Parts: sequence; C-alpha cells; structure tokens
Amino acid sequence: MNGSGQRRTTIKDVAESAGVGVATVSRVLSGGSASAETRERVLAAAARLDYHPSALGRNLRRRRTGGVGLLVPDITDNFYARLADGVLACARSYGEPVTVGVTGDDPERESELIGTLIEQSMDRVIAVPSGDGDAWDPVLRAGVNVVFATRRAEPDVPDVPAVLADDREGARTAVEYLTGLGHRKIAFLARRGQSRRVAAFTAALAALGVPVEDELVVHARASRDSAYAAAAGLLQRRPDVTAVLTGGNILGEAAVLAARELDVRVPRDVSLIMFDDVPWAELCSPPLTVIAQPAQDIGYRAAELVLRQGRRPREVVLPSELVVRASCGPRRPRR
Amino acid sequence: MNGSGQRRTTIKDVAESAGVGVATVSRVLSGGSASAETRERVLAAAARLDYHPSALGRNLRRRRTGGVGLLVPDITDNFYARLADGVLACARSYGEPVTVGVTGDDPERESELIGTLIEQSMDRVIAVPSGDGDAWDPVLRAGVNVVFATRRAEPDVPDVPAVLADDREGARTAVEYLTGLGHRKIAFLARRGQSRRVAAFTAALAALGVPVEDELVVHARASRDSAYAAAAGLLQRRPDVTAVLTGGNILGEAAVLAARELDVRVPRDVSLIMFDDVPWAELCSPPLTVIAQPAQDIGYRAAELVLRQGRRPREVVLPSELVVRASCGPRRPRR
DNA sequence: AAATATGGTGGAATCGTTTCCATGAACGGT
DNA sequence: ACCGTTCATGGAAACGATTCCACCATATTT
Repeated sequence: MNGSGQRRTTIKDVAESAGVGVATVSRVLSGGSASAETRERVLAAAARLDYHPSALGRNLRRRRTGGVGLLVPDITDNFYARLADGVLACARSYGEPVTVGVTGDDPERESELIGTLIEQSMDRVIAVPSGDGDAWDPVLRAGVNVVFATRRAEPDVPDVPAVLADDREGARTAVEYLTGLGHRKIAFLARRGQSRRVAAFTAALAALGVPVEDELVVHARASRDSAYAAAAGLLQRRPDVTAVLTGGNILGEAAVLAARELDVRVPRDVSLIMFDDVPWAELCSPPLTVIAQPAQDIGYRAAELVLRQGRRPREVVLPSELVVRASCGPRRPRR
Repeated sequence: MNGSGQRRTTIKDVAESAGVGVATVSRVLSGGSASAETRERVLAAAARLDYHPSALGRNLRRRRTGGVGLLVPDITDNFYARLADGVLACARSYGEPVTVGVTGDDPERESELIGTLIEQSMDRVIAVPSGDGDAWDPVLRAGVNVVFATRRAEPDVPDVPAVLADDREGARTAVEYLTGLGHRKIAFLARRGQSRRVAAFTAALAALGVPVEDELVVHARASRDSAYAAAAGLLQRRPDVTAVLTGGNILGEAAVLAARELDVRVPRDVSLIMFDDVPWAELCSPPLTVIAQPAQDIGYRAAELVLRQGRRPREVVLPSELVVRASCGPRRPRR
C-alpha cells in the first residue's frame, strides 16, 4: 500500500514500453516527424500506460509557463466578470489555463500581482491597467506579451496593444439623445481613471454647443460606498442637473439608490443613462437606458491577440450601442 | 541590443556573485539555516542582481505547481463571482496564484478542465462540482487536495471536504415566512443539481403540515433562457400558485422577467423569494426578499481549507439569512 | 558503383530549482 | 589530548520534458 506514492508515469516509461527513445516519444506526441509504425507503437504505449505529459517539465525546458494571466479590478463587477468570461472562452479553445488576479484598481496590488506573474514566468498577460504605465516596464522587459483591455495605462505604454470599446461614439450618442430631450445640465459620474470617457463626454457636449461645466463631472473611487457618496453628493449639491450619465454599472447602481433615497424620481426629475448594460438594468425600476459595452467580446478579442502569434494591431475598437429603455424623459426643471 | 535575449538571472548567478554554493543560496532564500554573515552576503547579492526565483524550477523539483485551481459553473453569475472573489482574497494572503476554469455546469467540460489541472500538476483545487463524483476519482488518486464549495458532488465523494451554506435553515425560514403570510401553494424553481435545496424545501413544507406537490418543483438548466422558460411555464401552467421560491439569482431574475411579461404582479399576485442576495435585488421593483448566501465567505473558507495544511473538517456549514424586502405579501387567490 | 542527399532515430544536454549527502571546522565533554 | 556532536557548507543528483546533434540506413544523383 503506497497510497499516493505511485510515481507518475513519465515520458521515459512510455519510451521504454514502446521500445524507442524518449526523443522519439516527445516528437510523436508533439507532432514531429516519425514513421507510421513508430508513431503507432508510441501512441499505443502512451494509451496503455495512461500517460499524461507534465506541464512542469515542458515549462521549465521552454522557460515559460503556458497559459495566460488576467488582471481585473473587481471580478464581482458584472462588466469585468463578462470580460473574464470572454477571455476564458477563448483560452479554453486553445486549451490554455487562465490565472486570474484582482487588483482592486490599486496600483500597489497590481504591482504585487505582476510580480507573481513574472515569478511564474507567465509570458502572456491581459490586464485592465489600474496604475500608471511604468509598473509594466519590468514585465515588458522580461519579454511578456501584454494586452490591455477596456482601457490603456496612463501614461500610456505605446508597445502594448489594447482592446477597447468605442467610448467616444457611446458618449456621443448618449449626449445627443439627452440634448435631444432638451437637457442642458448633464452631469457625468465617473470612476477615477475613466479619463477617456470623460474626455469623450465633454467633447460630445462641446460639439453640440452645450457649455461644459467642470463641476458637473464628479469622480469616485472604485468602491460601492464611494460611488454612492459621489452620486448622493451630486444630486444634493446640484438640483439644477436634469440628466446624469454614469461611467459604469457600479456608479449606475449607486445613482439609482441615491436618487431613490433622496426622493429624486427617474426619469421625471432626472434622466439617467449608464455605461454598460447589465442583466439587472432591465429589472430596475425604471428599466435603465444604457450604453451597452461588449465586455465579453473585449475579453475574447484580447485573448485572441495574446494567444495567436503573428503581428498584432496596436488597437482594436469595438462598437458600443445605446439601448433605450425607460430612464430618460424630457427635461423638466427640478424646482 | 539583444532585446529580450538577456538571460534571466538564476540562483547560480547569485551563488557566484556571493561567493557561495547554490545550495546555500537556496537555503538562505527559503529560510533554512545559515550563518549570519553568509545570509547577509547572499541577500545582498540577490538584491544587487535583482534576482527573482523562478517558480518553474521549483515546481518541477517539488513535482507540483503552487497555486490553486478554481472551477465554477459561470463566472458571470454574481454568486460565483463573489465566491471566486473570496477564494482570490484568501489566496492573495498566501501569495498563491489562482487558476480559474468555467464549467458551464457541464460534466464534460468539467472533466476537460480537470484534465488541464492534472496536466499542470495543480495539487489544490476548489470546485463547485457539476458532474457526478466519479469524475474526481483520477484527481483524488493523483493526490490532489480537493475542496467542494456550495454543493457536494452526487453521488458524493466522501473524502472531499465541502464548504456549504445552510440551505436547510434558509429554506425553512423562507417557507415559514411564506406560510405565515397564508400561502399554501408554494412552488420551487430549481436549477438541476440543487437537490439539497429541493430536499430542504420539501422537508420544510412537510414539517409545517403543508401538502407537497411534486409538480410544484420545477427544474431548469443553468442558462438564462432555460430559467426563463421554466419560470414562464410554471406561472402559466399553475395559476393557483401564490408564492415562488427560486433556487438562485439567475432563476430569480427569470421569475421577475416572466412575471412582468405575463402581467403577474409581485407581490400582489405571487410572492417571490430568491436564494442568494445580489446587488440588484434591492434595485428591483419591487425590491426582492431573499435568502442571503455568504458567497464570499464560502470561497474564503474553502481556500483556507485547501491552503492551510493540517487536518480538515469534513464539512463547514455557513449560515444563510432571510432578508425581507418587498416581494412578499399576504396570500390572495390569483383568480 | 561511388558520392551525396534524406529522414528517422536515440543519447545527452539543458532548463532552475531543491535536497541529499559528504566534508570539514569548531566545540564541548570526558 | 582525543573523540563524538553539531553545524555551516558546497557538489551533485534529482524533477520531466524538449531539442540539438550525431548516427545510420535508405534513396537519389553523378
């Protein structure tokens, strides 16, 4: 009775059992050239011994861990969950395992996780960067294949491809829709780091000739609490805003709750649009008008970029789409 | 300019630079015994060369990959996302990477992923088992440290510890609450594989002397579509049910949508309770009464079990709690 | 028929670590 | 003074794969 003491069957066992050398076994198993007869003998022996090659040996020899690393701010956020799902779906079709890390949008934690990744010799990483781009220097120098998803680092890292949603277009249609309903005082509830979206928002306003007020873009940290505080603060401080655009679903959730708490009716008192369509947007009362983000596609494409060798585009931009539900109405002054 | 051609600094480089043998470096770095002076020299050399040990070499030697594997049915489901978050939080404090796989509740995909895990020589796995327990035989024989989360396999694998929520208690309080409101025809919308919850549900009914009708427990597959079909079917087929309990948040979502579509008012026409509290439950209209599940804790505890050596309990049961909101009302016949 | 290409094959080196074991120095007890 | 312990130390052997290279037997060319 040796319990788990039975040694794993190795390539050597297979070689011996098939009466060939280890090199031949390796070749057969990884599609190299071999005579038909040898191939068959090796395959038979492998099957007979229930041989499964060990990734450990292979990785060491190749000096790289297979698989891909994935760094997201918060796996609990449906957007990133869908993104992760896309990555996992693509990786599965390549048979590659995915190692997930949660950064909490904290550059320090991000660096820590990056450290773990290099220690593991992960040479393919997909990340939603939280910190500034410099954190990625050591990784890039180590020759790791990095792709950013949903946003670029700031300051940007030029060599890293990115898969993004078309924030510019999304913000534009949303702002056009709102101004079309008569709104002029439109606020943007942003998470720190959403400078792209903020820029797109103000650009869209400017293009329509609506005066932009800096005070109407409000920033929150990534947590639900911070989001709620920002939303409530905005609604209280500025009774003149009649429409709010939120930079993500966590902020949208916060806006709904804050409005409800402060007895601000949606869409009667304020119209609400949120970036990112999530399952609950439809269940909400009222159902939320959203700028749908192709989160799953973003993940999938990023994974493709990182897994498929060959030259890679510097940027992939995926369309986002305004989904009109019932959270926007014509402008009515709040007081 | 050799690009990424610069060789990684190895333990050998450190040894040479510190003027000691590799064995000594290894010992110093992994907390073995060494003289104070040597220790210092080694540490200095390691720092000077910016040495980071490679997990590859270590893993091969130890014949096991560090880190833990995590298998969940659907990372997009907020419950499993929270569970994963708990696992990740715990693993982070141990500095261990987590490899995530999505089974889609499909035994075949599960087996496939298990295969990947053994190939990687993962020796610690947390799983929400989808298939029957036999799929885990090869893993256990390989000496892998497995912990089940949220549910056990069926047929059960006795040697595997499990971290579970207290379904029995949750179902009991929910059913008591509903019968207290006068409901007698209570349906259960279950996902396939939720036999524990179904059993708890019927047991709770029986304990209260309410006749149980087999036809009132309806099964759906894991997808949103299947959930919707089951919910709509139930509401149409049985106009006499006045209360519905759903086995998870996906089914709850489906029930809300189906009710809305069929113009069945909640809670006027049917009362609704759902297993698992999710952020949108509060945003829903009406806010949903739920049986809160400690998803994050389940993940955390499971990770502790798998990471901390020492003897492990066969089962950990975490409390679940009825959170009353506004989706239940007194019984009123639907026609 | 001799010289040269071709293609399958196995031995051995290699990847970067841990760990076993032998060595030698220092030290305390008799 | 001698011997047995203890302790730090370095060399070398694993771990399990890939891959370079040399080798030999054919097939092809001159």
